[in-house]
Amino acid sequence: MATTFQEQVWNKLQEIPQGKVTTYREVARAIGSPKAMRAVGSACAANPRLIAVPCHRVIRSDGGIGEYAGGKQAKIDLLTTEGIAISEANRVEHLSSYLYRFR
DNA sequence: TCATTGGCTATCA
DNA sequence: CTGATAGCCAATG
Repeated sequence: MATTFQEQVWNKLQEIPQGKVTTYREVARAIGSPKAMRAVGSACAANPRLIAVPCHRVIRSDGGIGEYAGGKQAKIDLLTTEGIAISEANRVEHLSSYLYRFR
């Protein structure tokens, strides 16, 4: 069941342009709850369709990949396909260059 | 309605 | 690096 909070999260994620990424923290801040990054993660995990929302473009604020409903390996593969460089330690390289900031 | 649990996290010791 | 704590939402009893 989709709640308002969930819809806000998904709406924000769909704003992320291809080839860019954002963090759970930024999303949380964008929806008005800077401390709800954990809830954001739960929201993505409960999306109606795995392909309905680009949750693979959301990473942890420390540069880590984090978890993914379809498997973190798939997340890494998707990001790589979109042009994001991932190191062997599951970390995003040059995060500052790829980071998308909400307005 | 309230209490408890758990999660694709963040931050600090 | 590990462990503990914090803060938010959803599901369950």
